[in-house]
Amino acid sequence: MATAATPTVELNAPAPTRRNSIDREDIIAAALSLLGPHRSVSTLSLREVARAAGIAPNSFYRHFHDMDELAVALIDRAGQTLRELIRQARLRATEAPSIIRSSIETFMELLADDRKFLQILLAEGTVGSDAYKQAVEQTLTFFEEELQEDLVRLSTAANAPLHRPDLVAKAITRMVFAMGGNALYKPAEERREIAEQMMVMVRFLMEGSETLYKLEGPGQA
Amino acid sequence: MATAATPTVELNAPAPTRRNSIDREDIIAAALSLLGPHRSVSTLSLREVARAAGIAPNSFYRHFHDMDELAVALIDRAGQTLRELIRQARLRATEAPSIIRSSIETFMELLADDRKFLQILLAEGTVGSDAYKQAVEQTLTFFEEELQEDLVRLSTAANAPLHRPDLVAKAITRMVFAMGGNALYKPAEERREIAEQMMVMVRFLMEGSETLYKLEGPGQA
DNA sequence: CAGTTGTCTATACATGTGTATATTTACGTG
DNA sequence: CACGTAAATATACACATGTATAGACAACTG
Repeated sequence: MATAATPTVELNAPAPTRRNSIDREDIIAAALSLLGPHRSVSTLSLREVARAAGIAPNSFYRHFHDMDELAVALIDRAGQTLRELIRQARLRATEAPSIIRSSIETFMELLADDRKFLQILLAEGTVGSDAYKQAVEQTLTFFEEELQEDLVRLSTAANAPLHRPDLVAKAITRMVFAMGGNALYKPAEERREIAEQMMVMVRFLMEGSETLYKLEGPGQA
Repeated sequence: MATAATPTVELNAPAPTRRNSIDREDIIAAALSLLGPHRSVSTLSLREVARAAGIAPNSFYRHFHDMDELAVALIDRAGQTLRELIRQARLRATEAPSIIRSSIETFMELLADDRKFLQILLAEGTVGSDAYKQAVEQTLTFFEEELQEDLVRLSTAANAPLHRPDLVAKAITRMVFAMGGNALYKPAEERREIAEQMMVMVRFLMEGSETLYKLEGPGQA
């Protein structure tokens, strides 16, 4: 899990005299280990996380000013996970017959592998500190923009232009994430069924947008 | 706020010798008053709720066995609110030119009036005790079924049948609820814009489903 | 009128929490 | 090698929490 620590000095760090026995990554991992279907970030205590990380409560402050700062850091990691998702989906999309299918399957695989990360992003974005909510929103928006780009590219290539592709991207994102948040801790079989449902739903959105394009054109941004 | 207490004896109750100075409703109201954009049900403490309700901490137990039981009760109330929404939407749908528009407007009005209730339902359904999650899921499913019924009735009346109306209902529900949860504590103007987006998204789903019906028929349940 | 019963409160305890302060530890430099 | 210094710990404090126990109050019974 932990990446091998580079023995070379970090350039931007102020050359600490003592090696950190632990770094932010370890604390993040400890926090993640505490999450689960019954446990959300907002219910984690500082001491609890410190205990899980094997450090004294006060040492926490060396790495994060606040539990809130930890939460934001967790979201950032989740964002990276999401970027990886997009990369993989794009790779698969070029070789797969159905882009929708392969993308959703990629998403569901990620869901199974990185439950905890996605839990933070999918299930806990609407309550919390402003900084936290903003971080979640930013990550979602980033995903939407990437998706929109892909949608436009692919749909023009297929000569099936979309009405309001921005809203198609947003609708897909919100819907898939909502469904995904629900599926997080369900058994594999149920998750597969949910994936099938997602595919139909995304088709609805795509077909609908194409139909509306024929009726009303691209629409305004 | 509080409904007038009926002086008549309750039939199913075991004839208490002393009138409760407070009832579950009051505690529910107290819990609601504590909720907000930064505060979720899962972070409320028993003492906090008792304090807000003006009772001793231990008195809480007379009305709820658990904080978790309170949470479930809150969901039930939210479910009632939702039933009211459906009723209103149906009333308006008969007289309005656009059913989608009037329904979403009804939804957004409810959102503004009963923020707290909907927060519980829209934003906190994915983490918590099993009983809590199940209560949320049940409420959502109920809503979906009602919606599906309406969709089928209206679409056959309009001679525009739908492919997989169950999934149309589910997609609309999850999407609108996800967007609604996001909009909960945003300023009115932003909420209006979100409402406009919702309408387009719902049209996507409807049009898409109609198109797929022409291509593939009603689909399997 | 007592007596009984159920509701509420007061007090208390063990535990968990965030953080302030002081102390120890280990590294890099002179 | 000391020495300074930053990181990590230990101890401590004030408070909040869930709940156990026991007592006080009010209503209905006989």
